[in-house]
Amino acid sequence: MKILRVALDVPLDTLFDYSSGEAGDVPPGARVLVSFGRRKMVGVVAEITEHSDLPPERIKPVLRVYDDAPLAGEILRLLRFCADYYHHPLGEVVLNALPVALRQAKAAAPARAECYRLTAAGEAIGDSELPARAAVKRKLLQALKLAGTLTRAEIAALSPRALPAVKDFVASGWAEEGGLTDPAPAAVPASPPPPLTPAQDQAVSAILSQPGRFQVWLLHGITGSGKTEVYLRVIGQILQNGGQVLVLVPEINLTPQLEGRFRARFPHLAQVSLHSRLSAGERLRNWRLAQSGRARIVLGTRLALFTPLPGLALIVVDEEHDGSFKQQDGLRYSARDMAVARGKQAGVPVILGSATPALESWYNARSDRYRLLELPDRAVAAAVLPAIRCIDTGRERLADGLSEPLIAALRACLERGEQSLVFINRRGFAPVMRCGQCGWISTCHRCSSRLVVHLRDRRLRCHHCGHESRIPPACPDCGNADLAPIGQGTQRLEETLAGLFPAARILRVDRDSARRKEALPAMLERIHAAEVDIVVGTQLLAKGHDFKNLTLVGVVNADGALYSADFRASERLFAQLMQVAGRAGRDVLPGEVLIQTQFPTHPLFQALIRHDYAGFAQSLLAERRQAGFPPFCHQALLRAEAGQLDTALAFLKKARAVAPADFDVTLFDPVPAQMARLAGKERAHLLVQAASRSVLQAFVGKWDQALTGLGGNVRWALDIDPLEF
DNA sequence: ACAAATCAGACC
DNA sequence: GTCTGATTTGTA
Repeated sequence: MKILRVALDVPLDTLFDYSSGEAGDVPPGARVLVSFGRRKMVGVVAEITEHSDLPPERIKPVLRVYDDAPLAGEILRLLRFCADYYHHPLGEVVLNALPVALRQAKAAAPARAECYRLTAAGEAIGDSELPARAAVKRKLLQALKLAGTLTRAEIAALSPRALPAVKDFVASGWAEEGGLTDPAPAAVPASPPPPLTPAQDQAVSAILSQPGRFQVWLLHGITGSGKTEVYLRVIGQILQNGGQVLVLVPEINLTPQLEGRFRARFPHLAQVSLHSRLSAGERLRNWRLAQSGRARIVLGTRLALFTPLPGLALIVVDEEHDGSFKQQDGLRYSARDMAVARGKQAGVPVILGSATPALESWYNARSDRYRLLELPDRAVAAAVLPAIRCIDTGRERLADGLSEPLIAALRACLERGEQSLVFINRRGFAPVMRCGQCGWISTCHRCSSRLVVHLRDRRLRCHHCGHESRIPPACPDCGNADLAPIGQGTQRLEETLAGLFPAARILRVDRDSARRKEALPAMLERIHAAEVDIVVGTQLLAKGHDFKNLTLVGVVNADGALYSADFRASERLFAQLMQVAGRAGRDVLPGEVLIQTQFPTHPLFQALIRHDYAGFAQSLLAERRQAGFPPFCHQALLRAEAGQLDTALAFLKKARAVAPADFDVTLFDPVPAQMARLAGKERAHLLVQAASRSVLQAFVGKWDQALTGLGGNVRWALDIDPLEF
């Protein structure tokens, strides 16, 4: 009898031993149902051994083994690495990697037939052998004869009665069921690839010069330089020899667009996407297609990183600098970093693409751990980089947040019949409500944040915890009725612009409008179709969309991040502004970018005006080196959350006291989090730094052990390579 | 004296 | 995390 060491979704850093019982041979990676305490749980066999340290009477047999496809050793190895690196219980890591449908203690899922084809008996049936009134059956028979195999969806599309009919066919032996079908290849011919620029060509040949080997390529291409075309060429070449490609994007919003481009180029290759907005069924289906090797291109958000891919030949991480690749709760992993780890384990190339690489990645490329590939020019030959200018809001008078030069530029753009985008990173009407008498401002009682004014539905909203209340008729502190919204938000900007340009068609694109009115794709379509003159938008719009007729970008207020306590704030601001600026003049029309700021001489804006990422990155790196911040050190953050701030801080003090000595690490003092209060919980944290990653790992490993059980009523978690403080 | 609240430890 | 049984605390 074998001992199965099973990973379970419990916050305990251990595997649990079960005997294989009557199950016989159980492969590693198999899903099993076990009794755990008084509950039944689904687990995954992580190891198989001969002996257990436990007395035999304590070892229960597994209740059942699901005979669906076990997780391959390759993916188990990655999950183990991930659990070790982030000091997170292996069971949680493993079970979280499974689609929800496979986490549940239900019968193995793929009982459902996915497709149908005629048997020899079915082929022999003539049309006339069916009763004349059985129109649906006749139609179905004909369709099956014609197509050979039909999927459930295709059959359902024939007629609502067609699915029961096909089951009748199966019962009479005329048709047989099949499993998963390959995703239908598109009927359209592949779109011809555009010619490559010399830089693109160089990048493609460099990557293809060593295809079957681990190497991280940092593809630094300015916006509009055609990074996607480089991915497409490399993917096309690599997939010629079979295999699978994993493409990660930071946001769900970016999947449809990329999906479309991939399908157009590779209509003959099966492609699936994986992200959290899929239904449980779709997610399972796509995951299985990936796991079986049938899906050749797997496109998804960070969760797609853990998809088993037997033929993995290349990993692409697009917009690799994007913070969304880091999960901010539970297993706080970076999908980008784990993609590199996965590439290394699998021995395949990894392409990290960005116009503004994360400083960590840039540093790795500079120090030859990664190979740098530059795309310095725009791909459309006639397209030139947009001219970026700052408008000094210390000198210019602002009318409702807009300066005269920006208004003039918008007017000129309108007159030329071109589109403009006004970018502001604050949705809602105004960032805060203020009492003119006593200075009261609307704050969230559950968070240390301000309630944002949403004038349209007369509500105050917390953008952090979702708390909502009505706009009070008078100041809650002094009773004064003179309450005024202070500052600019997308809604207010939209109103101001409508007042200034009554004839212009204005569209607001932010999380509020994208949720309520129409889906984001529909709004993007309207912009593409030139049904919009002025777009008011948040960062939702900043990423990855090409608008051919868009020539002016205005940035209303970018100063918030300039002198922030967060040492990564300026890196993020630069990336964001570069991103937005890149929306202008993607095609033959030249673009112009106007940034309203109080600090026009700030080095960040100066670098931006020169489109000088490399220069800015170098100065940031110098600052970071000076301050001893990442990438010149490695960090771990112990996060604590409790009802009272003092409780959290007291726990962190204790944690500091039990920290193992003899490690070359720096422990800082416990401090309240930047957003100290969130959703009614008080949060604090303790930062640890080390010059060496392995020293930090060893330290945190020991510390983690010392901390178990120390929490009491404090919830705590370790965050390795934290991005947010 | 009993019940509720809190705590520690197992869970294989 | 959930569950258990033991211990402490609260109340009549």
